[in-house]
Amino acid sequence: MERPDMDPVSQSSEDDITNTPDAGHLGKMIREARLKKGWTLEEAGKAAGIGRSTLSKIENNQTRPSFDIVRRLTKALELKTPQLFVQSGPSDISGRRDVTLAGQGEPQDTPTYFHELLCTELTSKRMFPYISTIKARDVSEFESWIRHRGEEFMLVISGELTFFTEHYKPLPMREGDSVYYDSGMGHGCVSTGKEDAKVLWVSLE
Amino acid sequence: MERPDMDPVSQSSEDDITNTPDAGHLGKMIREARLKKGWTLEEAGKAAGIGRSTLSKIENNQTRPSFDIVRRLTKALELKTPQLFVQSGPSDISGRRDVTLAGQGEPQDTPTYFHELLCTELTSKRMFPYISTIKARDVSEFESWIRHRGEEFMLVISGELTFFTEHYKPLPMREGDSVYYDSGMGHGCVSTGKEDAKVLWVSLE
DNA sequence: AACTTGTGTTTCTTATAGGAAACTTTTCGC
DNA sequence: GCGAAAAGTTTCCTATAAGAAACACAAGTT
Repeated sequence: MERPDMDPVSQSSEDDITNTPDAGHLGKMIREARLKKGWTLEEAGKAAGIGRSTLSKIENNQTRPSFDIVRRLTKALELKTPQLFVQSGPSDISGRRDVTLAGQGEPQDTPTYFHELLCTELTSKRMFPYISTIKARDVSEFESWIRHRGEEFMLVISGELTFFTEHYKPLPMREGDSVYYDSGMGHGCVSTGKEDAKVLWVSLE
Repeated sequence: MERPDMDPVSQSSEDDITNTPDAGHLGKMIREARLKKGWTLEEAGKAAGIGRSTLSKIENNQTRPSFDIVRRLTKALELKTPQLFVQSGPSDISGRRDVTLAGQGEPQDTPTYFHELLCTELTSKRMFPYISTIKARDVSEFESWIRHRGEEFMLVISGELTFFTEHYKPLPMREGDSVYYDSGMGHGCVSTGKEDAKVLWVSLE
């Protein structure tokens, strides 16, 4: 079976300016992201505030762009930034998986929630999933905002609850509803149904 | 009340080369990370493979370092990369939230899964949550590995299934079980129960 | 085929990043 | 306090990033 993208000629013929391993990756990813948006060099350059010639050189790894330029591109192209730094080293979760059976998570108790931390064996993972049972059943029990840098996703597994976010109106939620939010904003929830409300949270950063 | 850090003199006296707002952030974060390690400019520079003068200028925002240099520093100083891109501008999810009611996600159909993408309005978010109904009910229907750079978390919402991962043994899973894995490894699943299996996936990168 | 239009690439030039070394400041010792 | 050593800053120079414009190469159009 042929593997055309492993063609040694085209491999060696590209005069890649990057000396560090994996660095040549950058251009490829940026080009992919641009094409995914269906943009031309001109359009993408304009969106990011850089010239199309510069962008061309970046995509072809003919230059070492400044961090500033790269950041503007990530913003315009909505690139996921961490993968730009990936350096195929042994430090991330490469080739690993971690299973947690139902109810077997690592318990963590607070006055307002009962958390069950999931997949805690994989310490170098970047997302933090946990299932929480909400104890608060009344707005008066709701002490203060939770607030921590990063982003968060929440899915209601069972029960009914009201989700509070700073600057927003209270949000009644039921099984299957989900919300994604800046966890730097104050947030928290109280159970409003008869049974316990259970939610899955996935936190990043 | 005095606000010493708003002193107009010291404000205007720092000749911050960065024109884009928040860009001056970078130097501060790098300096913090270096001091946290208790390193001198010399030591940190050596660890990252750059000169101490260069590092000094970066920390004082007297230069726009290349992406390559920044990446070397993040590695040496074990910096969390996404926060380097934070641009307290209107484009990330700062101060925002996005709700998806049960069943109201953005549908996406494939031969093996029916995906429902969640919270798609928040385009600049970094995690990608979606609920999938698994169509494959038989190993023979299982075509090929899914494989994409990044990390992934999966929680079984309902039904029974077998989760396959390259290099690992097949994993029977039931409601409430979860798994976190390197999604660069081939992976996929088939439903093994009577009803449809439903899972939540959260993908990063 | 020649003309047009739109997209990506390659000069060419200028501004500047990055490193070596000179210089300044701080932190010790006594 | 004064010197010595160490840490940080600034200067200087060279290599090069970034943009403008010229160039190349398509895909339509007549």
